[in-house]
Amino acid sequence: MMRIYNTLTQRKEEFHPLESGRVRMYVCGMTVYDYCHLGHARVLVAFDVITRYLRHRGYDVHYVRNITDIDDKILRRAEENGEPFSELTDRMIRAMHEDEARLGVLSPDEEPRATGHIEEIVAMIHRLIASGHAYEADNGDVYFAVESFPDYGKLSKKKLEDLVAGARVDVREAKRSPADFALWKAAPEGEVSWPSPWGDGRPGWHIECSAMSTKCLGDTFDIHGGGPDLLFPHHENEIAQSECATGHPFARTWMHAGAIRVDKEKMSKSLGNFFTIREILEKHPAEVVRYFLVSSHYRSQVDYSEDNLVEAGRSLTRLYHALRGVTPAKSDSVPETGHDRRFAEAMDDDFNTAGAMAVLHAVANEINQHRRDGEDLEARQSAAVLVRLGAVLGLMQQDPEAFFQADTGGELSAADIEAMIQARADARKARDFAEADRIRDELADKGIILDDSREGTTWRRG
RNA sequence: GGCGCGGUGGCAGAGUGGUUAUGCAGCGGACUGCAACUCCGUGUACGCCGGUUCGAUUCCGACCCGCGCCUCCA
Repeated sequence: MMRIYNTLTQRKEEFHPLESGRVRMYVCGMTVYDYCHLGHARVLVAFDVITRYLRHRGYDVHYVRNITDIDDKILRRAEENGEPFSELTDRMIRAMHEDEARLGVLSPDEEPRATGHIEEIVAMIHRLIASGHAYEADNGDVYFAVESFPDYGKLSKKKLEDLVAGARVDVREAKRSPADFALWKAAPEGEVSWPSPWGDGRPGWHIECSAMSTKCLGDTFDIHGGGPDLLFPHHENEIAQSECATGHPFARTWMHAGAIRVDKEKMSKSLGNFFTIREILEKHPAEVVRYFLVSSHYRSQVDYSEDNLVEAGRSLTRLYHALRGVTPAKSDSVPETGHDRRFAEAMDDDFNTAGAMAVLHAVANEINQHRRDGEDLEARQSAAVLVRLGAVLGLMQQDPEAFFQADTGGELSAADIEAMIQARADARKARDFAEADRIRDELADKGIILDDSREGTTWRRG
């Protein structure tokens, strides 16, 4: 039995998909006007792990993650750059896909784009107007009438009257109520636009997700996820639009990832305290970044710091050390172990990856014990367990040597290092330990750590 | 102000009404030419104050502190 925390009900609930054995999931992806930062990585990795675990558990998962490729920020950035908006968005989408791939994030099954669904968006707005939930304003914009939806605020637990009282007043807007939000924005002459019954314009921010999720997954689906700052207003507005347009309940379970923080503050575009994925990957192996993200629960806040990433690297190193020099048995040949069960127990409880990670370390310890005792077969079987459980978290899929020796731009090539190791081996054979240690120190200065064993010496970049 | 989340050992980070999280760092031992890796062992942890209970870090209440959303942000 799986339990998932549902933002809508504010509690963990038993998870039962609408259709037995099949999970329909929609996650709000990126607005592509800049490179992805670590906060985006958190969401990407969190829902990647969720998808992997659901599949591991036997569900047929249909995972949709959208791309918002038209909005104010995109247009502004494109204008600053002096380029067509689609050139900007194409570039950022490519970059995003690169970042994802490096972090081991599997592609969603569908990746719909707002600009590819203008028809569906217009149709949905049309229905909302027809049913009295939206209206065309004098300035050509179309707004959602928040007061027409009694459930408004049910996700973010906000009261409409508080929102109205605190709403920002923009004199250019022609809203009936301050809390109303745009479904369609009239485009000024010369700006990117699509034709509509209300004149040329473009979609408001939230409507694309309602239109695309409904199109890809149906009126009602199982899981809707996204970053913490999407809860309000984005997701609240999606619910309003979708439930008013279709007359059916929208997503059943709402999942939100926790924020990444830097120096006790949320990492965000507006604060400017963000680190892009590619910046971080210049300094740390991608799997270490992933390990860092997965090592805390997806809903908790996480503090980004160099120290924390370094520690994650050490911890992951321990796991790979257990695998070093061991050829894992075929996973199929290793029946379910207590580790598999403990792992599943942790993951069944709202995807407790931190608990699952402890199991990985227990398996690593077991491998090391078998190796100490010369139990090769058992070691290989345990190694298979480590790799197969790691796969569910998107970890431990590299060859250990590849992990240890990944070229991080050091001055020494693998061949240089091997030559020095050979020289040291010769010195040791001649019992010239001063020379042997000199070589080892020289390598250590350049970030190369040697590990001696009965089978010989291996090296890694530390 | 409204709504919500959290305060766990040196650090990171799970969890539980009474029994070992786990990792990093530290310390002792084994292994090693010496290290590294690994193994074995080791540490007065649960913000504060009340309450419920045979027993609370775990439940309830108050308080203190931190954070998030309420505006574009994953």
